[in-house]
Amino acid sequence: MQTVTTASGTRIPAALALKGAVSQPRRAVGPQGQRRVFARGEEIFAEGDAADCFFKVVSGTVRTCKLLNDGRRQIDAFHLAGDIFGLESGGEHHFTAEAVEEVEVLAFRRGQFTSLVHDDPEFGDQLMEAMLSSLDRAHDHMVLLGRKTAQEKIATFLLDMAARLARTDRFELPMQRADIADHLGLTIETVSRTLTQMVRDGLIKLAATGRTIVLADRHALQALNG
Amino acid sequence: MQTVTTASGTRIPAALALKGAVSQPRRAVGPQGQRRVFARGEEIFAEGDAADCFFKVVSGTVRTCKLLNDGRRQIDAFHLAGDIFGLESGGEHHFTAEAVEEVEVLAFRRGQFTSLVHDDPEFGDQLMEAMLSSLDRAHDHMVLLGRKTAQEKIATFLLDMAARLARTDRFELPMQRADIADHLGLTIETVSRTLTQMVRDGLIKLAATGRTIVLADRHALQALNG
DNA sequence: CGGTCTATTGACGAGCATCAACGATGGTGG
DNA sequence: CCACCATCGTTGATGCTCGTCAATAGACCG
Repeated sequence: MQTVTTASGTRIPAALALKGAVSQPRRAVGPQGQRRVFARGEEIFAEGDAADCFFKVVSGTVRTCKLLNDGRRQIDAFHLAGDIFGLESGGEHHFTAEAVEEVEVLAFRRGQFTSLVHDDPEFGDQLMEAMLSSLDRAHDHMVLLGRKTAQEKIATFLLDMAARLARTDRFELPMQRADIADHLGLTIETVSRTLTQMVRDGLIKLAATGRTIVLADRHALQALNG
Repeated sequence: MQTVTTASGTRIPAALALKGAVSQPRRAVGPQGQRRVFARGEEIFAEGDAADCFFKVVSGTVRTCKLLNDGRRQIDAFHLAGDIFGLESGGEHHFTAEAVEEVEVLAFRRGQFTSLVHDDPEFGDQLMEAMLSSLDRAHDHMVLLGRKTAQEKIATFLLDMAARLARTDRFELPMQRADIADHLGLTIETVSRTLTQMVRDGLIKLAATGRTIVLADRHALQALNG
C-alpha cells in the first residue's frame, strides 16, 4: 500500500486523508451531525485546512497536535468519547487532528456559528461548555508542561486517563509511548523509564504489552499530582 | 505597611485584595462594563473565587496563573489592553489574576452568559472570538512549553511581546524576570543568562534596567521561533 | 520466517536548575 | 539629603534531570 511518512515518523495510508472522508455521502447537517469513521493513524484534518467542520467523538481516541518546522511535535490533547474538538477562530484549523485508534466521530458544519447557537440554545450551551472546559484543560496542561517533573507528568497523565477511560483502577491506554511523550513534553525513553520505575516503586502495574495499566497506589500517585 | 508574601515570593499589600475593589461604587453592568483600577501586584481574583465577573483590559498588564501545592507557579498568559480574561466554565475561577503593573479593567457580570449573547449578538461574537483566540494562544504556548529550548522560548516571547506592545523594534517589558520565567517554564537565572547571550550574539539590545528591549536582528529571532 | 513497529534498557552528555554572591535601583525614614 | 533596606537583575560554580545515541527483544503481519 502507498503510504506517507509524517513528520512524527508514523506512516499513514496516502489514499485515506480528509478528501476521502469528505467524499463520503452526506446526511443532514443539523445539530445531529454527520457520522464518519477513521482508521488508526488517519488524519481527520490538518493544520491549515479550511475549518468548515468541528467534531464530536462517538468512540475511539483522537489526538490534536502541532508541529515545529523541524518535526518536533506537541500533542495538546487526546479526545475521547463525548469530547468536542476542532472548534477554532478564523477560517482554518491551527492544528492537526488524527485518529489514535479506530475512531467514530460526528462532523458539524460551523459556517453559521452564532446563528446555530441562536437557533438551538441548548446546543450552543454545550459548545460553549466544550470550549471553556477545553480552555480549562489547556491551562492545567500548561502547568504540567512548564512546571512538573517527568514523574509528576506521568502520574497526572495516568490519573487523568483513568478518570476518563474507566471507573476502575485497571484500564488500557489507547495510545503508544510516542504519543504520551509528545503530550507530556518528554521523550519515549523517559516515559518508558518512568513507568518502569513506578512499577518498581509499586505505584502501578504494567501488562506485557505495556498498554494495560493498573493503578496500584492511587494515594501515592495523587501525591505526585501537584 | 502590612504585606502578604505569596507562594511566588512577591509581597503585596494585604489591605488591597479583591474586597477593596469590589467595594468601589458600581455603575451600570451592561455590555459597557464597570471600570476598576488595580495597583501593581494587586490580586484581581483568586483561584477558587466565585467567577461572577470576567474582565477586559483597558490599560496596563494582567497575569493569570496557577500554583502547584508547593508554590511552583505557571503564568498561562499576560493580558494587555483590549484582551478579555476571566471567562471560565463552572461557578468559580480556576486560576488567579493579578496586576503586573498599574492596570485599568472593565468588569462584566457573567450571570446570564448565553442570554447576554442572545441579547447582544455582536458582543457575543466578541466573547466567542476572545475565547477561541485564547484557546489558540494556549495551544501555541503548549508547544513552547513542551518542545522549545530556552533560547527559542525567549525568542518567541520577545517577538510576541513586540507584536502586542508596539509596532517598532523597541519596547518596554511590563513584567519582571520572575514573571517571564514562570510564563516560559524556566528559572529567572536562565532567562537572564539567555537574554545576556542574545545581546552578545547581536540578536537584541538591552537597556540598563533590563526592561527596555531592542530587537536588533528580527530575522535571526524569527528563525528561532519554530 | 524475515521485516517492521513498539517498548525497554544502558551509557553518556547537554541543558538547565540550584545554590550563592554581588551590584544596581528605588523607596523610606531619620 | 543621605543612610538603610528590600527588590531586582546578573553572573559564577556545580550538579542533576532528562535527552541523545545505541542495542536488544517481543509483537504483529504478510
